[in-house]
Amino acid sequence: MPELPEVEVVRAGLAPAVSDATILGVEVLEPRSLKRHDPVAGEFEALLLGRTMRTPARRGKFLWIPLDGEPRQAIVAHLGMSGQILLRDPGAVEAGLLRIRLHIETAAQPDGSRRELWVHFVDQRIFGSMAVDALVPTADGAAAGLGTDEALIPTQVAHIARDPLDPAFDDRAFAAALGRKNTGIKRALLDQTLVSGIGNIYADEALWASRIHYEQPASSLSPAKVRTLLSEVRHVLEKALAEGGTSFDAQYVNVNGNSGYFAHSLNAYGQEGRPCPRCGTPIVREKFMNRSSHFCPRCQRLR
DNA sequence: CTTTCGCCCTGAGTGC
DNA sequence: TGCACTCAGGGCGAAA
Repeated sequence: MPELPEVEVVRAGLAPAVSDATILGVEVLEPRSLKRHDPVAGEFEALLLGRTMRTPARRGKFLWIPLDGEPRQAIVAHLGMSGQILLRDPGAVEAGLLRIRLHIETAAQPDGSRRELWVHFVDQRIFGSMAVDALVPTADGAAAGLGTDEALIPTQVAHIARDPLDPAFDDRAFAAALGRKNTGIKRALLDQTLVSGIGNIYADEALWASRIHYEQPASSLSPAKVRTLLSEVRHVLEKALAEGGTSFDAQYVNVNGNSGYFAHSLNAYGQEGRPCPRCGTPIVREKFMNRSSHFCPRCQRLR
């Protein structure tokens, strides 16, 4: 469930279930899903048993759940290309490729009762991962991401730039950094150390909306064009989020296994051969970084 | 240093 | 049916 809107749908869905919930059990069914867990701090399962979780936070496509206690640590989750986090009733049979299960007891509900739940990390391709990681101060001293007031970020997320929906995102610094980049604008948009949260779908959509060719040199964009681009990036991310994210199939779902609706709103991504909604010219797909770029050859010309 | 490339994986779909 | 091949929303480390 890759890009920012899809990860945010997961974070928001997870929040009411895991905030102040206690971890009763941990089952790792696929050790490769822990490839980003450093066992020097302790085994994944042992570090989590009995711990209480706080409100989940997110920066870009990285999600973490801070844990109570010292030293300050968090469960870090990245969904990779095919990861899902699902909330299930205990005993439920998981249809997908279950890699990790957390057995939790929620905080007291309004009626005073606690509820047991299974949190399933499902991931077909195992590009995603979970880990327990140390929390360290943010470089700029601001809150680390959406969902947290603390200026503490997992070490493995520290090198990731803020995302464009983060109030602490610095538009001018981003524009200046683009000016120093010796690469195409789409590569720059996909570089998570420059700006995070954007992936192949929303890069294509934002470039289409901004009428910019994906290979346009990043440093050639005028300050006004960069402002337009950032505005369109935010617009497409917010619209996708409001629609529950983009899904073409059952692979990209919220914590209840349901799909979002943004696929109906795509103008360029996946639209090869279909008319550009602006000018009617057929959308073109070209190979790019072992993936694809979709664009309108008339509206988005190299200049 | 910066930038690009190949690889980490599984499964669905297509064409022969 | 079977096989070869393509494709998929990401990120990292090695190579250039």
